[in-house]
Amino acid sequence: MDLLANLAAPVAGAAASLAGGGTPDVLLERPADPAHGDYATTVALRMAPSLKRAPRQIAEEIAQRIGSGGDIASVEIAGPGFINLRLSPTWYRNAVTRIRVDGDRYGAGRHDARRNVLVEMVSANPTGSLTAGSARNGAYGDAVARLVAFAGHDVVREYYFNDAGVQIDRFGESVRARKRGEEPPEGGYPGPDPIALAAEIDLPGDASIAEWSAAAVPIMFERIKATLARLRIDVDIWFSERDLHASGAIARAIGTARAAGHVYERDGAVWLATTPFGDDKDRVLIKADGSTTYFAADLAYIEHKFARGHDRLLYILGADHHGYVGRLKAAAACLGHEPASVEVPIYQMITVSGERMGKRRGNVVTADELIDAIGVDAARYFLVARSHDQAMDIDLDLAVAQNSENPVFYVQYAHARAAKLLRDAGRSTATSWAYDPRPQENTLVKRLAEWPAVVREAAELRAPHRVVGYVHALAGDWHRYHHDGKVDPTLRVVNDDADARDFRLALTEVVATTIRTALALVGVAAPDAM
RNA sequence: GCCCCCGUAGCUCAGUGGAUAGAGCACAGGCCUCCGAAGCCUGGGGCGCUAGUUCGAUUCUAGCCGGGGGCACCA
Repeated sequence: MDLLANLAAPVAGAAASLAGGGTPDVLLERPADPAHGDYATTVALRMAPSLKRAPRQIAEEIAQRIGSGGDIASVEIAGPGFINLRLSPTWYRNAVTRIRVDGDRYGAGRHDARRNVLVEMVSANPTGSLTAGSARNGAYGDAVARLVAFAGHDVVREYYFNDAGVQIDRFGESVRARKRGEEPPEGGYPGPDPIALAAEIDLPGDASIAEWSAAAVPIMFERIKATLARLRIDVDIWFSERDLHASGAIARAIGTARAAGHVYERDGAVWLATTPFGDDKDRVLIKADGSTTYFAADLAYIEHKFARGHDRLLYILGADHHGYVGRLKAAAACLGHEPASVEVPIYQMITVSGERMGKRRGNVVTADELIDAIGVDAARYFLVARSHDQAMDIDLDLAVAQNSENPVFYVQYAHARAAKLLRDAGRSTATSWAYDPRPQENTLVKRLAEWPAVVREAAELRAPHRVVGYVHALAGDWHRYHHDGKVDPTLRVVNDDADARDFRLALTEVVATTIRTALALVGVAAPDAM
C-alpha cells in the first residue's frame, strides 16, 4: 500500500489528459511551510516547456480536473505553478487503517520483473580477524541485501574467499615465525592474530608452512563466522576460489570468451580483450609462466554466478577496489552477458583515527573490538548511518565515550515508548473512527505515508542510509507527539475519549511497527523496553 | 597524467532541479507531583571558487582549488 502513489494517481491522470499522452511523473512533496498545504507537486512547472504554456495556467486546469472531495479537501495554486493539496480527516484515518493492514510488510515491494540477485560481500581471506572495514562492507552489504529482498527480489548472500595460494602461505609462515619467536616474513602479517594463533596451535616450529596454514586457517575462519554472526549477517554461501580451479571452471570460462573472439595471445601470455567494453586496458588471464591470474578466477566466478541462475550480480567492494568495476563489467560482456547486470556498489574507506588500516599493516581495529566497544546495534547503525560514498573515521575511544548518545538509542527509545503504551493500554480494536486527527497526528501519518517511497528509493540506489535518516525522523516525530501529550492532556494517547484513544492506539501501533521494520532492514534490534 | 568518492553550521553528516537548506554532537538557556527526561523546547551560526544549462541549481555540466582512494603477467 503506497498511500502517496494512490494520492498522486488522480493528479497524474489529470496531467496526462491535459498533455494528451506522455504522462509526467507526479511526485508529491511535503512543503516545508505548512501554509503550502499537506502535499505539493511541481508537475505543472515540469510540463510547461513541452506544452509551451504558462505553468500557472496548466496548474489551474489540473486543479480543476482533480476537484476536491473525498481524500482531497482542497487544491490550491501557488507561486509560479505549484499545486498544493490539503487532505481530509478521512484520508488520515483511512491511512492508518491501511498501513495497519500491511503490518510489518508495510513498504514492501512486489515486482513483475522479480530479479534473482547475488550479493557478494565481505569476502575477506581467512588471514586475520575481520577488520572494521570488513564490518562496514558487511553492514552495508547486508543492509542492501535486506533492502533488495524487501523490495521484492530474490537475494542470496555470498562470501568469496581464497584459502590457498601465496597469501595463505605467508599467513601460515607468519604464525610459524611467531611460534619460533621471530618476526613475520617480508609481506607477512604483523598483527596480533598470528601471535595468538602460534600460542594456540600445537605444532613444532619446524613444521612446514603448509602444516601451519592448514592448522591456522580453519581457526581463523571460525572466528570470522562468529564475528559475522555477532553482526547479524547470515551468509548463505561460502564460495572458495579453490573450487573454481578444481572444477575446471576457469578453463571453461576462458574457452567461452575465446569462442566469442575476446581472447588473444601476446608476449607469451593469454589476454582478455576488455578494452572494447570500457576497461582501461586488456587483462592477462594466463601468465607467461602458464599460471592463471586472479582475474581469470574472477572471469570464471562471474560465469559460475550466472550459471546458477542469478541475473544481477552485486559486488560490495571498498574504494580501494574501484579499479575492478570496469574489468568486472567488461568480463561479463566478454562472456556474453549484459554489463549492467554486474553492479559494483563502492563504499569509501574506513580509517582509524585518520589512518588507513590493513591486515598487512598491523594497525587494525577489528570488527569485534568495535562491537565490544559500542555494541552490535550501535555498530550496525553507525556503519550505515552515513552514505556509502562518504569516507568514515573511527576513533575507538571517542566511539566509547559517545556510545550513550549514539542516535540509535534515540530511535530505539521511541520504539520502546510506543511498545510500553501498547503494553499498558492495549491495542486498538476498531478499523475506522469518527475522530478528526490533530495536526500532530497528521504529521505522523504523513511521515508514515512516505515510507514506501523511501524504502523503494533506498533499495534502488543501494542507499540504506536513507532508511536510517527516515527512521530517525519518524522517531523524532513520535517523541514530539509523545511529549505533546505530556503538556496537553487532550493529546494523550490514553484519555477519556474512547474513539480518539482507539485511533491513537492504532497510530501508535503502526509507528512502532514501521520503526521496527526500518531498523530490521539495517540489522538493528527494536527493543520493547530499554 | 587518467579514473572513482568527497568538499553544506565550530565538529560529524542528511538533503540527486523547486517556494524560508535540515539533524546529531558541541555551546547558551528553559521544561518532570503530568502516557519513560535515553525525551521536548528556544538561540547563535552554513552550500569551496568561477563559468554554463534552466522559468528555477546545494542538486546537472565544465574548469579550478582542497581531501581521500585507485591505475600489476600481486592476491
